Order: sequence, then C-alpha cells, then structure tokens
Amino acid sequence: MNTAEKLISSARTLIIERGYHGFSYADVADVVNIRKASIHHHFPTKSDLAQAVVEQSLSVIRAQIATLAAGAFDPKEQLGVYVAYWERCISTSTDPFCVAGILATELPSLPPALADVVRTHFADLSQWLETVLTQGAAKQQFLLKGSARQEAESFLTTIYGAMLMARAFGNPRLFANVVGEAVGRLSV
Amino acid sequence: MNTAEKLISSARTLIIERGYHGFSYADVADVVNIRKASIHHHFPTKSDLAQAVVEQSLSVIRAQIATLAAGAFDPKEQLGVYVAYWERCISTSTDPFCVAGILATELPSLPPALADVVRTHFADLSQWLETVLTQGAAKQQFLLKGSARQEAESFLTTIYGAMLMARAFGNPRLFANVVGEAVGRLSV
DNA sequence: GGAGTTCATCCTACTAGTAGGTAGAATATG
DNA sequence: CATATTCTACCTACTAGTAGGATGAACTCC
Repeated sequence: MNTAEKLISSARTLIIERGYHGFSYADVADVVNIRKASIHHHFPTKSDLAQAVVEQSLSVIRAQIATLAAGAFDPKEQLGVYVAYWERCISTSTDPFCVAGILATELPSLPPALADVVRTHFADLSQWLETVLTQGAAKQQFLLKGSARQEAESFLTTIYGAMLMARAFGNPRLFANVVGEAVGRLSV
Repeated sequence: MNTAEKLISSARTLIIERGYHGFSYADVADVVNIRKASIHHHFPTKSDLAQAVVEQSLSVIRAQIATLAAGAFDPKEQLGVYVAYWERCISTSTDPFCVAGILATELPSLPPALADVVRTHFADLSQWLETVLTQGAAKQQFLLKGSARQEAESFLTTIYGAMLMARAFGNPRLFANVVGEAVGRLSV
C-alpha cells in the first residue's frame, strides 16, 4: 500500500468514526506516521482527501453496474453479497458504517465538491439497486409491491437506517436482524 | 423565549444542519446576537449545551411515556401523530432531522456525558414505541410479524433511515413515501 | 558511463484564523 | 444591596494550509 492509499484508508476509518468535521490532518498524520504538511502533497485540501475516500467506494459500485450491463448475473445473489458485505463490516466492527452515509448526515455543511461526490454515490447506488430489483422481479426472484424505484429507496432506507440504529443502540446484531427481515419481505 | 431557550433553539438548528463537530459557540453567538463568552454563563461547556438540546427532546418523549402509563390512549393515533410530526418537520424543512439522529452518527466521537444522553434518547424512544405497538396489537389495530421489540427496532430504522435518505437524495417527499409504506405494513 | 536535470516525496518551520474556555469588570434587575 | 447577566479582553491549543528546502530515484544528453 503506497502513501496515498494509506492516507485514504486512515481518512476512511476516521470519517466513519468521527465524521468529516471530526477529524483533522493531524489525526491522519499520526496514524500514517507522516508529517502533516506531507499530506497536502497528495491531497491539497481536506475536501480532496475526503473526495478520494468516497470515490474509492464509488468505483466499486460502478464496477458492479458495469457487471450488470455486461449481461449475465444473478440478482438475488448480487443483493445477498451486498447485504453480507455490510453485515460483516458491522458485526466485526471494521469500518462499521458506510462512509457516504456518515457524510450524507453532514451534507449541508460539506464543501460543495465533496457534497457532489456523496450525492453521486447515492445516485449510482440506487441505480444499481433498482436494476437488481427489476431484473430479479423479472426472474421471479423478488416480489415488488411498488415500483422498482420505490422499493430501492425503501431498501436503502433500511440499510442506512439499520447502520445508524446499530450504532445508536450499541448493538451490531440489530443490523442483521432488521435487514434480514427486509430481504425476506422482498423475496418470493 | 429567554436567552437559555434561544441558545438551545439555535444550537438545535445548527446541530441538525452541521452536527456536533460542525458548529461552534461563535456560530451560536452570531444567531442569538450575544457575545461568545456569555454563552458559557448559561452552558459552561459545548457538551452541556448539546445535552440541553437532547434533553429537551427527551422530555417530550418522557411526557408521552407518562401519558401511556396513565392509561387511556389510542395507539394508532399516537403513532400517527409521531409520524405526522416528522413528516411536517421534513417537508417544511424546519429542523429537517432529529437532533439525536445526527448525534447518533457522531456517537463514537462525542463527549461521554453527551453520548449518554443520546443513548438514553433512543432507549426511551424505543420503549415508548414498543409500548404503543404492544397495546395497538392488543386492540387489533396493528399486526406484528415479530416481537414488539423487533418491530420497534424496524420502525425506528425506517424513521431514521428515511430522514437520512431524504437528505442524501435531496428529496423531502422520500420520507413520507417510505414511512407511509412502513405504517401500512404495520396496520391490519 | 558520468554529469546534469527533472520530479516526486517528505521534511521543518511557519502563517492566519478559529476552537473552546476563562478572568474580571460593567450593567441590569429584583 | 445582591444576584444574574452580559460584556471586553484575553488565553492556549488547534485548524487547514503555505513556503521553501533536503533527499533520492529516474531520465536525458553528451
């Protein structure tokens, strides 16, 4: 892992723990063991650093969307992998929150360029989910009560709400319980 | 409205917009039109001020719990009032988020005393909701698929998740849509 | 192949500005 | 008078960001 990657990684962890306004270059410098000023060589501003963190997550989502466009995939399996990913993150407490979720809370006070990336993250994520649900319904894997768009919004509400409630109640298992029920409701 | 109340009110608005780490005494001083140092007379520390904000919300919840204990109440109506309150807050953009929800996101980085009040807020809120659901099920107003505790956790997940998604997607109507569906699922 | 040059990286030392908080005097208010 | 409230003035610690230099690896050119 090169320096830039280390900076992104530690910034990600810090944002998840404390939010954008809750961490500083000094914190990152301590973790990566580099001088504060050196961070500016890689990321001129704090917003740039945070943007890089979100863009890293975004690239994963975009890769998934590309897989979808490529054709053959199993919608139910894709949704399962997505849910399992977060269940694992939260139950093991390694990055127990989505960085875009934390930043979304702070959206009105974020630098405009960073806010844009966060909004793009949710736009792309919901587009991916909508496609998965549409394709899954066509294959009789899912039973949608409303439009794919509505169902995607509801499902993301559950995912992000459950992250927040797991944190509020100090109970990582809450996530798996609540999300598991939502998946069950979606399945035929 | 006396000075302390003004301070609490503006701190509430600022926390909702920017989070605990995103506002300062200088911001509050600007809004209330008072010197920064004068705030310390009413609230010695920033944590004290934020605690007062959460405790104000908490007292409303506790009043509701007391109403429940007193006996006669209509569970379905109580839930309707709760949901309508937030729908109004979010659609009119006057305090479009629950202050405890914002602070819950920041929980790991909050001063311990403040974190305690936030956790108490969620403990009391879920207790209230659990009672409402239990009583409503007894009166055949609600149909619970799991335990009242599980249903309360799921419902709060929807409420707080929908607040977050409404902010992330910049669409206040998302809240009413998603929460409305959750209420429908609960109703007989 | 050696000399000069460019470039990325990281450093020390610094800036202006803001953070939360304090001391003590001035001013209201009962 | 006494108490509550607000003020000016200040403090220390920290913020993001900058200036300018040291190091060393890679590239060019004769």
